[in-house]
Amino acid sequence: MNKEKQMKLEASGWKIGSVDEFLELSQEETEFIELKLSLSQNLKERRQSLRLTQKDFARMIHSSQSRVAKMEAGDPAVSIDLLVKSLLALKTSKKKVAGMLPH
Amino acid sequence: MNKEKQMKLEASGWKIGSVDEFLELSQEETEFIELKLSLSQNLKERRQSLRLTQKDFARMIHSSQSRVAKMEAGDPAVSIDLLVKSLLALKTSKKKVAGMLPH
DNA sequence: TGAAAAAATGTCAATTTCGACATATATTCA
DNA sequence: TGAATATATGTCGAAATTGACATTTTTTCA
Repeated sequence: MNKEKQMKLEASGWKIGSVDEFLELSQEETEFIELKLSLSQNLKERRQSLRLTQKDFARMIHSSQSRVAKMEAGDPAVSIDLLVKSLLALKTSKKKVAGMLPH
Repeated sequence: MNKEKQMKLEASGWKIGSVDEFLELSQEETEFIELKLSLSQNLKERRQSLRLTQKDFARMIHSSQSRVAKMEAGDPAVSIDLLVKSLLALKTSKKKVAGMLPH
């Protein structure tokens, strides 16, 4: 794990007070966070490529603009379930989604 | 979607009162459920192949035997987050556990 | 067989995640 | 530029998910 990745995670709100604390993240915790960020980024790219605003997309999935923003920001208080449901709503293929999950 | 798959979903507790109701599941809802069942089955296979009891595995992931049973049963009230965390936990410690086993 | 171990099922209070709303900040473009 | 549009951030009560526990059912195997 390099410095860049660390900054990225910290910037997304994952409670990381210091480098020491950060280094205490177990491998599976790190993998879990990275998986969520991967889903977040994929979602944002897909929504943007479809020229949808967060507001319009929120309507599509019966949610709110603020929650979409949090999804795309990789907010820790957003579940994988919601991210996956959102990706499926954008007709992301099952195969693609599966590829983002652990094998 | 064939009859067999339908029975499988119904047996797992997904609220499906009638065929009509079942057929109203949107494609993304169906895909979401199937994805979760896939993770469930994968988890059960992995745990069993490692010769772990639900109780022992529950300890590994700081959860309970009953929750593990529900995960593996594809219970709707289990999140993908928990399933993924569990899968990651197994992968991480696979070598260690395997080393404790005969041959 | 039958007793012990494993797994399944039901319930519950605590915690987490939810949509919604208010509002601040950023981006777009005439 | 500046106003309109889009996105980000903080908070809240409601709803969903959690680990734990009790109990029942199933499986294992001597």
